[in-house]
Amino acid sequence: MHRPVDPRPDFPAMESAVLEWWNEQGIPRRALTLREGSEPWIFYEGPPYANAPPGVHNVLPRVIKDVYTRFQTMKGRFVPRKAGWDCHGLPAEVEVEKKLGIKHKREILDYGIERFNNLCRAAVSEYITNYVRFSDRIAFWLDYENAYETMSNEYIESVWWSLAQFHAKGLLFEADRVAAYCPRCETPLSDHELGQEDVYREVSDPGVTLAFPIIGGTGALEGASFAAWTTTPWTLVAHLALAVNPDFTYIVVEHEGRKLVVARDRFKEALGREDEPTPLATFTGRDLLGLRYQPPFPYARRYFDRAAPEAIERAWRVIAGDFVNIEEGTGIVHMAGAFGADDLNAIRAADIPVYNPVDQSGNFDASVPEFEGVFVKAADDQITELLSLAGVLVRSERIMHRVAHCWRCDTALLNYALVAWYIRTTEFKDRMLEANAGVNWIPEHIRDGRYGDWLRNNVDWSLSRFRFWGTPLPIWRCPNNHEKAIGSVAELSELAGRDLSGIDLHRPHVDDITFACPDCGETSKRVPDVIDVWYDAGAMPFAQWGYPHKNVAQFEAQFPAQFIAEALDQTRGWFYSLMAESVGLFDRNAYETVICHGLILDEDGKKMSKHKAISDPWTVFSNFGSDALRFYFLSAGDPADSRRLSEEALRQVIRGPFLTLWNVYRLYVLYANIDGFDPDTWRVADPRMRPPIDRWLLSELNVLIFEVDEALEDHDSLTATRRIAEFIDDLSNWYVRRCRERFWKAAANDEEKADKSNAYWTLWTALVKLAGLLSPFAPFLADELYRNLVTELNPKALPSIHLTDFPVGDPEIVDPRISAGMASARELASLGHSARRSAGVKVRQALRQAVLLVPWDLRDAVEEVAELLADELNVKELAFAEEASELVRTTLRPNFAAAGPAFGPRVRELQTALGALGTDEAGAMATTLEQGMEIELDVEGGEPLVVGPEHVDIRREPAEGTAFAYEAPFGVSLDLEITPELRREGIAREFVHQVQNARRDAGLDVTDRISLAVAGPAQTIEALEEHEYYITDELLAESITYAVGGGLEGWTSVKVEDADVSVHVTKA
RNA sequence: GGGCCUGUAGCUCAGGCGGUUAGAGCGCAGCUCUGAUAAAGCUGAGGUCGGUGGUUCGAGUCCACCCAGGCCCA
Repeated sequence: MHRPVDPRPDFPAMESAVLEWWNEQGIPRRALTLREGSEPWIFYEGPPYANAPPGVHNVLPRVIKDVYTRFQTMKGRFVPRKAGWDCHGLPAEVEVEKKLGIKHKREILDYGIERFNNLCRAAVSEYITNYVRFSDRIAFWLDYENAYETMSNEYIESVWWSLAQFHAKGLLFEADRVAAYCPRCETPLSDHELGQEDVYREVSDPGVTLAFPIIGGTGALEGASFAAWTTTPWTLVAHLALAVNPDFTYIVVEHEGRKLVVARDRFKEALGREDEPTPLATFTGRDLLGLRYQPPFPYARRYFDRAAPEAIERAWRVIAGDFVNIEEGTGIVHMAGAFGADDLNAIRAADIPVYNPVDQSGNFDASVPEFEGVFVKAADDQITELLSLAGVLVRSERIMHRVAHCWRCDTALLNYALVAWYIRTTEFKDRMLEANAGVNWIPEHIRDGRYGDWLRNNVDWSLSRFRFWGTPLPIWRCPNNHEKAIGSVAELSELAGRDLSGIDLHRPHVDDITFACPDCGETSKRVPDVIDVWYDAGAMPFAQWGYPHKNVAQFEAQFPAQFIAEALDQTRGWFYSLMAESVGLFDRNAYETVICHGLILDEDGKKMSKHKAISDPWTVFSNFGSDALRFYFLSAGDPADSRRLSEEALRQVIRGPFLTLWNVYRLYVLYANIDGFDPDTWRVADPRMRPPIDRWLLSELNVLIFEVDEALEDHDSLTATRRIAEFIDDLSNWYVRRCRERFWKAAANDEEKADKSNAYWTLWTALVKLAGLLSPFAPFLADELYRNLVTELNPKALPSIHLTDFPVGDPEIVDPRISAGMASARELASLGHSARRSAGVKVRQALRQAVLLVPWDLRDAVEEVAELLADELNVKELAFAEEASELVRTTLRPNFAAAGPAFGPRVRELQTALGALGTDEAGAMATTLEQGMEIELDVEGGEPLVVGPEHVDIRREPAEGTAFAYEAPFGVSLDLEITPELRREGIAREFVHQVQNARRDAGLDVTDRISLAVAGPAQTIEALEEHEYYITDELLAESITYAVGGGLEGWTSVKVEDADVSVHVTKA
């Protein structure tokens, strides 16, 4: 016996029960190891950043990963699925800072790095626990017990190995470069950190234009000044040079009592002038190179006097810069070497030393006494005022522009020259581009579009962070600058002369380790930096195994991944770090196929906000269940598109495919239990010998299996889910609707019993296979079906659908003829209903005949299902019409797809000539063409056109006022004559319908037998007596008594056609 | 400012290679049917396929430009 099925399912409760059972039975673990030893299909889990409770947007990537890993497992492949967690980094630090009420780095030092890092570790561990529970609830099956954690010693040691490799190749180096720098976190940020969301924000800044008086100018330049513009007045403190574009044209003009040099094309905008310039002189940028001028502040000069007197001759001159553009400013750009990438390059090229008067917190240092200790941005206004007092301020305004902010603490970033460690990714950029060309990006345009662009603009990876909770940079250095990159704990132990195994590889423990430099014997100390967390994540292909210190075989067997999937925003994140590291280390990319999916929006198409109820996954799980969410995400369109999530969307998944399937499932269980159907013991006909409706369903089922399989191999969940939903609809609204009777009617003889067995077998097969197809998408629902339909009856069967093979289609059972026949029959049934409606004859009234108009090539196929169609339309017989010409109007039109190429511009003439034909003429031509012959068509003022059947569309429309319905290429005409026999049959059928209602109102069970008494007019009673067998059979009546006239007290009155009839129903 | 993506019915979305009546589901209205169903069937309303121009016998589809939204980069 199957468990009875609740007519009003509570999906969330069902899922909880299934989940509990899975965990009791250890099903996920069994599923993970089931295929060990089979052909592998390699998947990498991109480690989620464990620093916040997961939101509903975290469901999508996990569901996408899960559907394909499940599918491939069910297809028999071994899919290793090691979970992983990204643990290090600023977000964890920021959270702990908040907890401790700390705002600055030095407070962390005061608090103690060890205690601080312990708190980071504890916070991360808690989030991991939370994340596992969440993943469980959405049935994302990974091996969580053996998850890799980027903070584990084993992982760190592996990362160290990789960095030592880069160092050995000369690709890990220290450089003085300008980087985006967060003065609050006191650390530089990498390019991909700048690629995070909301980093660039509109802010208001000063826009200041200054005069730089020329020294020793002659001619027009005598007494003139260069005009330059900046949005960062504080950088003028460190001013070193002016840059011009050698190819631009510069002019000397009078402006508000000054002689200024500006680029000709910037005259109006830069100086706010409306008039045309009247140049006193014109130069090219090249002419201006080397000219000297007066800098606005003395600080750099003082610094050079002390530190680099030889450079004074070269500073404060005009230098060349290709980067000078005509988009903004004056065409002359102020250069402070320490605060801009272009500046630094240009200053270096001019052999001028860099002067940086700003400390790591973004405050001016002692070399600028007037501003010592002042935060640079806070000094902007004062500096502008000083310049105004000095008489060199030309213009001062406020401008809005976009400025990068720290993705964690929202502080506006500074461009800042500092010594940092880089990986020279530009060295193998071409190899990355080659690798990228071989990646199967889904969607495809990412490859050459967004990701390709990013790669082509690759810059060296800024790797070091001046922070605490991260993988320590494994570089030790002695006072003589001998560097040693450490690749393992063993190597470090060896150098340090003591066994360090078991030491925590985080700061501060590693900071304390020193050793004598192998080159010079001086003490080597670790460079204090930690590394970018993105490097940790990108190292997972090897570091998850602790490679190469252990598990060498595992790494080699599972590299590269065939499949990864993450959100679109990872183009600059994990997709890049994976590629950069694996190409840099192994000269090979780490992944073959990537699904790059879109973002989750709320119902208004806005970014999902945490305030929306639906953004909390647990609320969604308890209201709708996770299967509905999974199915929605996988069926809501192209994975690359962003998708809107709303309660309504989830409700539709429930109401549509889920509930429809559930109702079929319930019907099956209800009647299978009544009849004691058991697929293991009941005999059944070969599928090809069953009735047409069964053969049709099994054919459609096998087509579905092929289509879903192919779609999933192709990473196309949209097609797969859509086809499944269509099949469920067909199953419920055609198969079950047409077959209801077969299930509930008592089988009176062997033939009926055999038919019943066929029906149960067919429906059972469809439900079980459907559960298999559904299992990657809706794992809970699928297992609920499977367990009740299979394991309840057969305890020896595999306990869960997730341990079974994916359904395999049987091409022998696919029958295109019956598919076509049934599709036609459904069209014809629809037309028949339409014709009945237009004639006002209800379906319960049997009719003598329906005449069908069916294309030649479909006629045999329709005949095969004719019985079923006659029953659906409630007609005694079906006939096929050759040409219902008196009932239809025929028109001919060009079939443009064929006629266009054949006639070219003359299709217009064809169209006109065909349109001019009368109905009879068109009908005759249509007949000729349908027999495969050509016709010759006269055309006004031209050669006649020779027209073949393929050039013309024949269209027929029903004439008004007949019981005829037509929709190309099908038609149905009904014989409306109701003979006395048909009328009596209609009465019997109507009577049955009315008594069914009475039965139901009396609260009888569908299997209860009844005794029936009926009283009514003689004509009605006569009709009922004639159809007594039909009536007792339909109503499960054991006896029936008739009386002409009125009924007794307490009987039920019903209307049958126009007659008043009384009935009395009692349980037999 | 540049790149990529998106724009089709009230809503969610389908619409290889260009083919003339642009579809589905949901929702809405009317009718019908109901012995599994929160159903189902029939009929209907609802579209300048974001806009303009071009190529073509023919454009939702190809080209150019523009508009709006999203993402990314300067």
